[in-house]
Amino acid sequence: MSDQITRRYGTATLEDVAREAGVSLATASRVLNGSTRKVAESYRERVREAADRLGYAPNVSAQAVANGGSSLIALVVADIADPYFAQISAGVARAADREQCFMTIVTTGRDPRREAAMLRVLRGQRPRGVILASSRSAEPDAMVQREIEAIGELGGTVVALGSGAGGLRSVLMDNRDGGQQLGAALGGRGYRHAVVLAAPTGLLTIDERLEGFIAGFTAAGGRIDAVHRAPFTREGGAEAMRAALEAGLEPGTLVFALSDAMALGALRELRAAGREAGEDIALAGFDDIDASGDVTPALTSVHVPLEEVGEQAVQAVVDADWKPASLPLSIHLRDSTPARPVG
Amino acid sequence: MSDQITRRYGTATLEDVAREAGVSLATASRVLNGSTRKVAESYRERVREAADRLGYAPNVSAQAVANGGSSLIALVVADIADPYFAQISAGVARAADREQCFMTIVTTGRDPRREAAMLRVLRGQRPRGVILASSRSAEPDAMVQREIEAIGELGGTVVALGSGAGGLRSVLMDNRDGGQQLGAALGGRGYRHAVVLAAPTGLLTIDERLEGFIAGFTAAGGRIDAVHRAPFTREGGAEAMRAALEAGLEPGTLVFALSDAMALGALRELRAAGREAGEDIALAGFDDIDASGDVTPALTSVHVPLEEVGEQAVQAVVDADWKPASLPLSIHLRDSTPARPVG
DNA sequence: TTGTAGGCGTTATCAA
DNA sequence: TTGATAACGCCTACAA
Repeated sequence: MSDQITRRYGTATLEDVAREAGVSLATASRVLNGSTRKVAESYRERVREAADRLGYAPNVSAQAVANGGSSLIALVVADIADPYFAQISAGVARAADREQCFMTIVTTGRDPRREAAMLRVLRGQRPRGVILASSRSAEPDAMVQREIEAIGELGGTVVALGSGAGGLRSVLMDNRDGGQQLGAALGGRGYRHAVVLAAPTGLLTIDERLEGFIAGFTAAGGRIDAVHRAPFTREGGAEAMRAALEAGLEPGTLVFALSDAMALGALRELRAAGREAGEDIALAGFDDIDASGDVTPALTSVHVPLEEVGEQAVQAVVDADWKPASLPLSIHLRDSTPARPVG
Repeated sequence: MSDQITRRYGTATLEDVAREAGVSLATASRVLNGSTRKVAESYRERVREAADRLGYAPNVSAQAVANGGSSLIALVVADIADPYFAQISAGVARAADREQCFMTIVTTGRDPRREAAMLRVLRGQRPRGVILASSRSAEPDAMVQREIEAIGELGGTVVALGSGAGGLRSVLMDNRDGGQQLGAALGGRGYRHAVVLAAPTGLLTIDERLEGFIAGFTAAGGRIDAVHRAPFTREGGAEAMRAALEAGLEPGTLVFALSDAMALGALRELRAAGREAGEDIALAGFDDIDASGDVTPALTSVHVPLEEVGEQAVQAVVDADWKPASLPLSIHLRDSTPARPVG
């Protein structure tokens, strides 16, 4: 009753609550935040009451330092505005919420140096887990690797999305199989020539998708005329398509972009060149982001359950006995790849 | 030299660094994190060296409790997967990064109860700022209001996006003007009848856009045949379009959706009904999200500089002497609203 | 079951 | 300039 500073609603500290309820700090802590309950019901009541009369909200930073770790789940993406990452984020957000965890998002802009820097900053938060959604490369950056280990050392669980990288937990999507299914299906629709719009080699996701597609398409009797590399973005797709057009694109050719983002860029470029997807040229993508169903012609794509990927990633962080699962992909054939007479 | 526990890389604490460098905790703190410098260069050097030899990363939680506040900027959105919010997020992410702040994103799903709950959780983080992107309603929820005040009480700056709400800093976009410009322009293109696809009244953004459009369109000689209300989402757009179709849509009518998300839903629905936007029916949206340029026909829309909105919001949080600015909107006329002979 | 007290990693005050 | 040391808000043995 010494410094009875009447703090305004919402600024109360645990000590204030304890005083208001007439119990000790420890007791208040136990009923409000502690796990195993062993407090008399009458006290519980009073503390709870005092707490919401004062609008108490625990200071999570303080909790974090006391506990030696926060319940923060960090999501690392290349670019939030990219629908691919946005949809994954939505899944992570939902699951994190369900698990009573906070979520923070950091962006790398696909730059390993920046990724390492961001990871280091994240490490300062002592996160419960880190989800690496920005794609892994076959030979990871040394600094990044170092940070990943350090985070693990501090008790954080690091999860990689998409492709299995050494050591970490991962939520796999079977990129190779998806590519293969698509290649087979489009071979079956009568396509015999394909041009691939790909990102620079070295990214696991890219390599897997490409391999799978080549396997499926050639097995179905098709052949790959060319692979054009450009950044793994919408602009990259446009760029690669430009290169393809310059190199010459025979009617009836299938253009396969390794992501829908690239495919959308390609679609626009194609149109700008006065040609129409689904007519003389066919176009297919990968990811099946929401927008792919909106364009005209609707885009054929390999469906990746992005939100589920995000949710699984959170499970991978949270579940003690996580077993790596591989999410099945399926193909969605749409108007951008109409069946054509074999010939 | 007592407990020389050789911690592994990345797990070092400030004390470890100090010991390694042979200086006091205080000194180490000063060179590594403190602002105003008053440490001998030789010491600076040694501390820095020790720090990165040990891979030291400051525990931000500890910093937060010591400082009584974190450098966290929280972004509150309805749904991250929605491109509108995703693009704003990207802007916030970039600016937050520039300002050396962390960013966290929470989602409300457009539910005020949930919004209040999330704000309360956020309050526990003692954030530097909170950006409210999920749209404000004319008469805000009481609990939400309470939380907003509490956050302010704790030193956080709350910023509202889109429409000015009482008391808080805000990044305005001139929705009314945007709507008016569009109405005027389309009136000028010869449209005489319009049906509006709107969200439930009460949301400031909605009301402003609607008012502006009506003013602009009627001034140009058009008239509003009907306003169909449905949720402010893609599905809502489809729903509202369905209602409009059932009510009967005369050829030559302009359908104006109050957001691109709704417009895209409407577009799909329209097509499902066998009618094509840009031919007998015209369609326009609002926001000009990336996807709007991809669909066919490309969607006429009011351009909102979403990323810039996000960046400005961060400035509003950070700048001590922030003056509310209103971002100008512009219209992008595209193929979904071709000029038509007046008649 | 409850309360006391020490500790978590940092910052900041105040002597030295 | 540097270094003890007291906060910061909370958790948790440990003792009562």
